[in-house]
Amino acid sequence: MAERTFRLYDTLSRTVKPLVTVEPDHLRFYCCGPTVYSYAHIGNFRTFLTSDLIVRTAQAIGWRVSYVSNITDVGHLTQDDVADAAGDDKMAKALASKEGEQFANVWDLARHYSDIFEDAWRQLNLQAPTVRPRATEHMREQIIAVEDLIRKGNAYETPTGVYFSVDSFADYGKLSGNRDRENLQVAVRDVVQDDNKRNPADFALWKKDDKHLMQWFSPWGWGFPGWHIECSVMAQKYLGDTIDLHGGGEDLKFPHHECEIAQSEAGTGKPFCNHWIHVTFLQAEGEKMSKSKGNFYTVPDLLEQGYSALAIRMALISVPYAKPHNFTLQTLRDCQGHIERFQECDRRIAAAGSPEPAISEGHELAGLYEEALEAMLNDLNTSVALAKTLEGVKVILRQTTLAGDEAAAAVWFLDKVNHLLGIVRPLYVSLAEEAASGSDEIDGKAIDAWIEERQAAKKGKDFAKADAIRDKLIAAGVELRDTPQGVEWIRR
RNA sequence: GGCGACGUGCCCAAGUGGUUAAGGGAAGGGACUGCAAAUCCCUCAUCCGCCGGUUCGAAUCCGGCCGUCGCCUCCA
Repeated sequence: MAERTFRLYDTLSRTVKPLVTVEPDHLRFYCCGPTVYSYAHIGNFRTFLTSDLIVRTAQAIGWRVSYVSNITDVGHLTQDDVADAAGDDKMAKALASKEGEQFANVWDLARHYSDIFEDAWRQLNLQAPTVRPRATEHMREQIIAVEDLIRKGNAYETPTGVYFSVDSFADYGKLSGNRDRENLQVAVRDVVQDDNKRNPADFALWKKDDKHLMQWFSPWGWGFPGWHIECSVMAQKYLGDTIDLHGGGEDLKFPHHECEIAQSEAGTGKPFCNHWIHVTFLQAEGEKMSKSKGNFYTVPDLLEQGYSALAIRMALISVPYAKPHNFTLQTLRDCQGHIERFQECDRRIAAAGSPEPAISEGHELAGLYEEALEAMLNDLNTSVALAKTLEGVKVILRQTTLAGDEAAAAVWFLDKVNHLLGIVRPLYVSLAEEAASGSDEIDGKAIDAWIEERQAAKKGKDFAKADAIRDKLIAAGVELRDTPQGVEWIRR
């Protein structure tokens, strides 16, 4: 494969630049995952979908990808926003809420939401990360990292915990642009509880608290780690001192990623990460989504309303990650229609005997795939990639009877596009599953009987009866198609 | 207050200096059908929020204005 350039916007340099890996053709990528104290909404998944597309695009040009995405199952605090840690614990708060009554303890709660999260992850056809580490399973590494920072003079202990000294790290603020230390201090001062901090902007690496619901023993007594240290530690453990790409939601730019850079670079003396990507927040029906507002769609909710997971996926990636994207049910319905056209392609492929994928050079579909890939390599232009995909579908469906080389080319195209965008594949699975699990509804034999009866009615010009049968079948989720070859039916 | 994004047809949306302004949805017309559904074909922005400027040439660059939104403050 010819050497390809993968261009991506980089938050650090504020430009779109080629993604260059330390090790040729091997991308080491860390994406910050969720804190599992509640249900994830589709906005969360815009971020993970973007990461997934990065992984797929890299794979499409022949790169190997080491992809790490964590789960934060430690409570942390609701006011980590100002880099320091103070205030109520998210997990504790969730446990104390009405929804939390069903859980035995915070560990149980974290496991519950984490399981639901991973289910949705799979349903949206997101590739499994190479490693999905959990903060609570890396306590020892975090403690060692904090000790190391104290030894190097970047951190110090006070009666309330251990803090990172932002003044000991000259580059603090280089990612977010928060160079204005004064302004930062004003913000931090509002919630800081420890006057022993050297600089109000110093953030917590370890909090001492022997009353906390999740606590561990450390050189500083019972307590729990600061929010930022887990990602520094897990990224280093699984990907090395210097990683190629680090991503997350736009809100993580500051303080989270800023703090990660400070901790990691102070600890190793090497650049932490060469390329940063941040995903713009999703809006829904013209309004901002948020956990606290409660105006969010979740994957299980939308599935229950009858939308397919692939349609949800497609709707969420239909606008490039860096642009504001207003998710609406209208968009979702449009995508549902597109997914059904993929299914139509699949039926015709099946009718053509499901040939092995093959395509001749210069074939129209080969050109369209190339254009879709090119769009993805250009800062993940999903709008264009999707447009090329739909054009390909049109090319396939334009042929009244799909057969031979054309059928093989159609298989090739759908396979390629599916690897790249992940919006086609589960189709084949789900169709098979549907056929297998359809027994609880009206069975094939009964359908055939109805069709026969309808054909007889049509023959006798009793169209009222024929239509009544058709309506009945539609109500049962069976769609009839009168073709020159006879009557076919599919489940909807 | 600091930082940033966006404003393209009825709707979503690509395009960031130069032939006919991608693609999809909706809508209208047609083929097919007993009628439908599915599928296919055709039509659908001389114009890109407004006003100036730069240029041989701008939706694309610059300035101003108006409007919408986001981050910095639970958030991916």
